[in-house]
Order: sequence, then structure tokens, then C-alpha cells
Amino acid sequence: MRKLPPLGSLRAFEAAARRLSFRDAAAELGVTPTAISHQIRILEEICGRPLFRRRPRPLALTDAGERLFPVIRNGFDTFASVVTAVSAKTARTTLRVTSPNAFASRWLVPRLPRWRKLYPQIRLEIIGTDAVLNLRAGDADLAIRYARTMPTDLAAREIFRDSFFPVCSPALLSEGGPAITRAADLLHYPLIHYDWLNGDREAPSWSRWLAVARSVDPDIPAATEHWDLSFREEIHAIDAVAAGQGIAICSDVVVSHEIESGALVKAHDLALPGYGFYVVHVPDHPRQASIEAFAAWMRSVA
Amino acid sequence: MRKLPPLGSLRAFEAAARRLSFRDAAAELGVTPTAISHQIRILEEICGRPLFRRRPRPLALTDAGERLFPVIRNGFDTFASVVTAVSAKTARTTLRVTSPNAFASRWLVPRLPRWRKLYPQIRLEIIGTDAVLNLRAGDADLAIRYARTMPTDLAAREIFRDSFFPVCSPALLSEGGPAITRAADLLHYPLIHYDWLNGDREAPSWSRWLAVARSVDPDIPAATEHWDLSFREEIHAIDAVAAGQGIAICSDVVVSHEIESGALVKAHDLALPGYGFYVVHVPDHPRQASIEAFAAWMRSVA
DNA sequence: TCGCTGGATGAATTGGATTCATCTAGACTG
DNA sequence: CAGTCTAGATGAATCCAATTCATCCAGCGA
Repeated sequence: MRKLPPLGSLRAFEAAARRLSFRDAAAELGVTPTAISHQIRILEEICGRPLFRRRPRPLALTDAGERLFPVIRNGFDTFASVVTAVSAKTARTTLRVTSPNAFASRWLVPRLPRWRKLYPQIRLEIIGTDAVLNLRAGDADLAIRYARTMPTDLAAREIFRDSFFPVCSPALLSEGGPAITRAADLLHYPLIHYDWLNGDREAPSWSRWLAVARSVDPDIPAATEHWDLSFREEIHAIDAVAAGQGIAICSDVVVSHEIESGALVKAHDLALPGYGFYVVHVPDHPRQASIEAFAAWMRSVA
Repeated sequence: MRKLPPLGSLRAFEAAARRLSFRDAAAELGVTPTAISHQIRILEEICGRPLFRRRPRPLALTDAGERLFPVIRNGFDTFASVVTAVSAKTARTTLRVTSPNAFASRWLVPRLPRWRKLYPQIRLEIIGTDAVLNLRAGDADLAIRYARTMPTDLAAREIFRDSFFPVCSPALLSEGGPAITRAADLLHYPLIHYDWLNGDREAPSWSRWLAVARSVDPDIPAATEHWDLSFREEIHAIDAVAAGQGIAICSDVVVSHEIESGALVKAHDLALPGYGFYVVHVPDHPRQASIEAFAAWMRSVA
């Protein structure tokens, strides 16, 4: 028998974890912060352990919370998506695009004005979620999938591939830290890690990057247990990097906006190979033309 | 901005869709049928279309309902699973096994007494769900995955493979229907279909079976639009077959219990190749011994 | 040291979910 | 065909669980 916690507490938790603020979560749900506090307390009692570390501030998720969050978030994303898809006439003129969370917020959204200028007649709905929506069922018209190889289950084309570099805030380097001239120098700074949702063992990570760097710079110790800061969510990790809390291995595509604006800089030039970004859709989609336009546009602004 | 329907209505819907009865759903949730009715009405108003076809009886899901159901169900399954996993020590002596829904209820559960007899000291918790749980995150200890080829992201071993046959209730044939001596005779009966959750275009289906049968029996018409009964859920389809409503293409493994007991019979001997059942777990799992025992047991009772 | 922000806590309140009572469609029975 | 039974619909009344209010406390910055 399935034992489901009160759903209200899950909704409160999801909003609070996403915004890392009870206040903002309360505003989003149209209630007072007190209500959020109570709901999360209920969930914490069910789990038998705290989900947030409230002090010292700022608010942060505990390990248990980090574990819960992506699942609950994806679930709600998916619920919202199917219900919208099932609902009578969801403005069938908009192209519904889904992409991974980090890509949506870091790459897609900042460039949407350019899209709008080029194709003002094609409205986009961006569904940023790490849940894998079912295109065949119509949960979205087009998906941007992030994978090592081309998806084979649907019509797909590769738009571009990324590489992974160590990146950090320029402030981190200028504020009197040791200069970085060689790979080993990176180890003087906090290293920021984040998990990959998929179980790719080959995924770019500090341990892989350091292994490659070691072949160039033998001074790098073989077993660096240097887990200074670890996040379950790529977006949280990037926020931490931008805030100058350390250096992370990031996709140059995902942080390209920050690199261009100077908010982040490459800390070293050694790159790990990354993944492909694929535009995926059902074959013979009724709005093939819009899909073509979108794929072409993505490639053009790469 | 994500537009989420009231979660209570989703819970009511999920229970009602799973049991195909407002009454039973109400009993499960510990409320009166009236409450279920109200909640589902709310969800139907949000979707702008009915989710259940109430009359004529029996209760059935509409297309929109069929579309919603698996997603909501998987979401709740996953929620329950992570919350349990996160909760303080869930009796760490039990081996948590997840498998696809149909396999859990049709194959695994009926054979559990045998397991219990052999390994009374190893307690099992069966999490039957079509959602893909995250073993690395500890949502379960062991997964039975159903796939064309061996999963590569975790330690896996093939337990057995299945084949797909047309099966039906013996009552269907004995009740004066035309005898089945060749493939074309099957077309005199209602054909029962069900969707595959994964997007496998090569998945065993009536159209594939008939295509193969046509090479033996050219009398089978090429384009048979014979969609008599269609289900989104394999379990529902099997229930319909057992109730004598028609013939379906079923996995011999999933219905093996019904075949042995005589509740179902093969309607024809032509088989389609199926998939493999894989026992999957994280490498170097702390309870490797239990996992070995389980894999060995599964193979032995195949 | 003093504000200021953001969250915790417990009692009081309220509004939305549930129930009650009643009604109807369809299925089964003889 | 009545006659009966099951399962769900409907609308008003009820009630309890979630929310708010009022207050308190910890951390942070000036």
C-alpha cells in the first residue's frame, strides 16, 4: 500500500526549495509564510528528519531535501504539462517547447527576445523541466534533448555540442586569491560539484577533469577528496559559482550568456568533451514549419 | 507560470482511474464516494472535458482520462517512493524491489509465497510502478527492467526473455465462436490492444503480429482497421482478456500464471520476439548477497 | 548596539472539502 | 416487464484542517 504524504506539504516544499525562501514560496502560492512553515514542518515530521537547514542563513536544503526536491519538482512539472495538454484548446497556435531546466533558464530565455524579433507570429511556450515529457502523447510539440548521441525514438537533429570548462566569477580571482597559471592552482579554490540526473558515469565532473589534467600536470594529487560544495541542481551550482563561492565544471553552452557578459570567466582552458543538444519532435508533426524555423534559429544564435 | 490543478482532485482521480470505481477509490482514501465525485468534477471543469465515461456502465476513462492517468499515477508512485526512501531508516533489512506494474502484479506477487518459503529471513518490499526509479539515489535496492537490450548504466543481468502470443479466455472460444485453426480466424473475434509506455515502434502489437502472420496465411487482409478495444494500461487489457472480451497479444511471461491455471489460453502458436527482463542494481551494493539470491530465485522459478 | 529581515510557534479563525439526504440511470432477477 | 439493487450525481449543511494572527527569536549588517 502506497503511503503518500499530504500533497499540500509537497507543494509547499517544492516552492520553498525552488526559491530557497519561505517568503517567496508563500507569495507564489498566495499564502502567508507561516502556512509554508507549517506545511514543511508536517513533511519533515513524516520524513523524520529536517528538509531545510534554516540556520545559519541563507536557507538551504539538507541532503534529504536535495534528494526530494528534483523528484517532486519533476512530478509537478509533468502534472502541469499533461493537464495543460489535455485541457480543451490550449491556444493551438503556440509552439510548446520543452528543454532541461538549466538550458531553459540560462540559454533559451535570455535569447527569446531575438526569437520574438525574427518570428513574432510564432508564439512559444517554454516548459523548462528535467522531466522527460511524452511528445507522442502531445505533452509538448518540440523537445530539446541533451544526450551523448542522437535520440532514435523520434525525429531528431543535432543543433550543437558543448564542452566543459572550469568556470568561476572574475571576482573570485581578483580578490587576492592565488593566480591560476596551471591546473594544480585550481585546487587552492573551493571546487563546486553537482550531480547529473541521468546516471552517466562518463559525465563531466571534477574527478574526470582532474584526471585529464593530471596527464599534463603530474603535480595534481591522484586522490583529491575536495568536496567543498555539492549541489543536486545544476542551476543552484551555477548560482553559487556566479556568487563567487568557487569553481565548477560547466557546459560552455549553458553558461555562454554569463561568459559573454563577463559574469563568469573560464578558469582554465582544458576542456572535457560534452553532449549534443538535439531538437526532437514526432515525425510529420502538423507544425513542421514552425519546428524547422525553431531548429534553424537555435543553430544560428549558437 | 506553471498552472497546477488542486492536488486533491488529482489524488481522487488517480485512485478512481486505478480502480475504475468511485466507490473503491473512496474506500481507499477513507472518504465517501461523494467526495470523489466532487473532486473529479473539479478536475473535469479545469480540463474542460470529461475524464470518465460514467454511462453506460461500467465506468471507463475517456481519452483525456486515459492520457492523464499514467502520468499522475507514475508521479504519485515516484513521490511515495522517494519520501519513503528519504524517511528515517525504512527498516533497512528489507530488500526494496521495483518492477513494471504488470509484471509486479501478474508475475511477481503470485510467486512471492515461494520466495518467502526459500528466504524467510529476507523481507521484500515490492514497488510496482512504470515510473523509472532512481537506484543511485536509493529509491529502491533492485529494479527489474524490461528492455530490448541490457541496461548499461548500472550493474545488470538478464534473467529471462519473453515472447508474445495471442491469448484469450477459454470461455471465449467455447461459447460458440468460430474455431481457430489458422491465423485469419482470429479476426472473427474482437482484438484487444494496449499502448506501450515507451515509444518503441518495434513493440509487439496486433499490426506487427498480423504482418508476420500474413507471410504464412495470405488470406489475412493487409489493412485491418480492427481497433475493437484499446487500453492504455496493460493491466486493464489483460483484465479484459480474462473477462472474455477478446484476444490480445500478450507477453508469455506476464500471463504465465493465467496460462498455467487455465484462466487464459494461447489462441495461436505464432510468436513475436519480446524483451529481456533484467535485474539491475548499483555496483557494489551493500546487500549484494540478497540481490544475488533474488536474481537466482527469479531465474529458478521462470 | 540597534534595527531589519525572515523564519518559528501556538492559539484562533475560516473557507473549502466532506458529508448527508435525496435523486437518477442502468443492470440484474424472476 | 415491474421490482430491486448498485453506483454515481447533485446541492445544502457541516466541520475540520489549513491558514492567519500575534508574538517571539536568530542571524546579519550598519
